[in-house]
Amino acid sequence: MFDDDLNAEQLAAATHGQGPLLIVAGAGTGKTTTLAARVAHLLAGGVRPERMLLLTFSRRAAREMLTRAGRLSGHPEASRVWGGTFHAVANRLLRLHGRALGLRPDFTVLDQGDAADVMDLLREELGFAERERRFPRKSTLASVYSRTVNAGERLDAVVKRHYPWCLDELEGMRSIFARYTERKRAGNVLDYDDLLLFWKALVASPDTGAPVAAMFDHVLVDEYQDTNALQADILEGMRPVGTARNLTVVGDDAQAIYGFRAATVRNILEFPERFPGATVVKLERNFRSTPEILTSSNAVIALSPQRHEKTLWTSRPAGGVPTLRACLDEAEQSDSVCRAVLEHRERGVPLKEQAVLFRAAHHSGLLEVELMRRNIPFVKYGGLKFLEAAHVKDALAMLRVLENPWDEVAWFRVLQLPEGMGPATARRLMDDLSVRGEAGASPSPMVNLLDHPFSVPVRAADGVRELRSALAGCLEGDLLKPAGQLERLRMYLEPVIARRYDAPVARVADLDQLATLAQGYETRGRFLSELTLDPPSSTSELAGPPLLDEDWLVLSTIHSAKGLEWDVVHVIHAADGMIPSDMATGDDDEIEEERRLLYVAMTRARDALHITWPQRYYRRPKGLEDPHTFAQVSRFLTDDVRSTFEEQGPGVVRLDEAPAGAVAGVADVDALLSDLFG
DNA sequence: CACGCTTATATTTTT
DNA sequence: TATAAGCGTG
Repeated sequence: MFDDDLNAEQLAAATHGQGPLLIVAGAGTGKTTTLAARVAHLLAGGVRPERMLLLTFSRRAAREMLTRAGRLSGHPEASRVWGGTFHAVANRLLRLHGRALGLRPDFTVLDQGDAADVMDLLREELGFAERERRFPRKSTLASVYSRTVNAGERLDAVVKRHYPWCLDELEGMRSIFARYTERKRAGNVLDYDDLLLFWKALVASPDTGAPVAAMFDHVLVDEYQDTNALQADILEGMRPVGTARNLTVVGDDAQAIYGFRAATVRNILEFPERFPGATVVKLERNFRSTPEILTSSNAVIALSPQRHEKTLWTSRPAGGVPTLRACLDEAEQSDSVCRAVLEHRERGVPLKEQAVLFRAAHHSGLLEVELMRRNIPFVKYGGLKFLEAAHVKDALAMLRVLENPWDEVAWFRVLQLPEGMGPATARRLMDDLSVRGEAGASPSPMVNLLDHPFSVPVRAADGVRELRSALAGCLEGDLLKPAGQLERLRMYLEPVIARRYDAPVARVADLDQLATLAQGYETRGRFLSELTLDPPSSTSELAGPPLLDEDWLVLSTIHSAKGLEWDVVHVIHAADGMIPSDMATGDDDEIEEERRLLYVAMTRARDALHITWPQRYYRRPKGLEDPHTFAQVSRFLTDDVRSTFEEQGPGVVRLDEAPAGAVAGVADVDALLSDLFG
């Protein structure tokens, strides 16, 4: 059936029988194929799809794998396999079985931004906002909290190691975090970390543990190197009981890049000890890249002091040598990438088979401008801010109070929408509506708002009335579906947006996008949780079908490129301070993770790899500071590594190739001189 | 107390 | 660059 397409190791992994299985799969060794084949094998062997659990890093990965497994096995119901991220599966399980833990099944989910907003409320209430000393900002509080939970370490240890500048405020943080938990419980909301914590509690509980684990005959986990301690505990609890310990994990310690989420390679390294009797299969044959690309990639990872017990090899025929290009500055880098992209397209590689990868979402800014100028279509993955835009949050907050009337942050936002309503009045009104009452108590704050009299300042009265009728409109019978509700909310929000924000037309258009997104959903609750657990990851996912028949270049953060591959890969900003990021050079572990990041980026390439770095960065002048700084090539590209590249640079640019306007004007020469002597 | 304006500041990666 | 805090006005 599928045996023909697999090599011996892949076949061994795919057809493994009972017991724990660790597949150590190097980059490009056919990991997805193998995992899909294993699912297909199990399906063909009679395992019922709904008794299999496939945990992946993104919904997209799960979908892709299950489609392939369905095709391979010919099983008509392969899509009934439980597939998705840890968080999405937790959400599903907890709505089914959470009651046993004291959870109401209609909880709403806070994303990290919402969590930060709750912390901000608490910071205000507890008086940390007065600026006698600098207190950590809300997003820092949310990161510290999350990292502590996911690592399963004590707060003081986490702060000391990863947030040393916050050590003075440890006590304040502790008190905020304690209240934070109370608030979440009272408001019937769970954050991302709660989803995992309660899943763990579910499997640890004597009442629910065994039945939940017994739901599945096989559990399979992709990208295991990027799971954390909490997730490993969950898997231990989910391990199907009895003699059959059918847990399969796939991963590559050389590609571990989620340390900031408390992921630990110890999970993969210690798998055999934690799950005794484990079979280990190594996949070392690379099917993806040319030998030249592999040589360069291996050279990068070989310098890692940590042990990666694989050596990738390929039998692909020789191709081009990867290029490393020193550019004068960011402008020349953008220009150089555009040229290379177009050249490859001329030679028959469509834009879609090319990607530009970078460390941080904003690194592509200048390139995006240049691509637009040249009419080169592109989509960008990672760092998408759609759900973070204020007006989108406004609409979602309205849906959230409808769904869960005890959701405090959502109310706080909604009640400030009418003109004349600010934070103080909103808080007072929330008290009047008893938003902080116990979730499930009647009458609910929504009923209080809609049916009972309350007082607001005169100048806000009209606005609040309109808000009230918009919310009431959404609760009326005919509009029960989320898309219809959003349509009603749009009518209310249009003037609100026009009053509060600039570019109102574009913002209202975003609400239409949101409504389009909502069209596939029957219930508001489902729509909201899917949106927070699987947010649109690219501009194209939002733009929808019109783009689909076109060709476009892919722009992506390296993190979002995990598991993907292209014919041609361009890695930009390979300068020290970018890769590794200046933010991540605190300790050796962080630096090593940055090295793996570069490795991941390079190993995405099938046929051609181009790395560029600008020698000079222009910075916003702060006061009288020098407006530009000189950069070094990434420390990971040592001389030995560089010898595997074909080096290019401004020094070897042929004159007829010199990009017009980007190099060598009198101004550039003078700027250089003033740098030297100024 | 809301709101609009000015000024300081820190800045990664994602479920 | 974008956001948050600070300040003055109505």
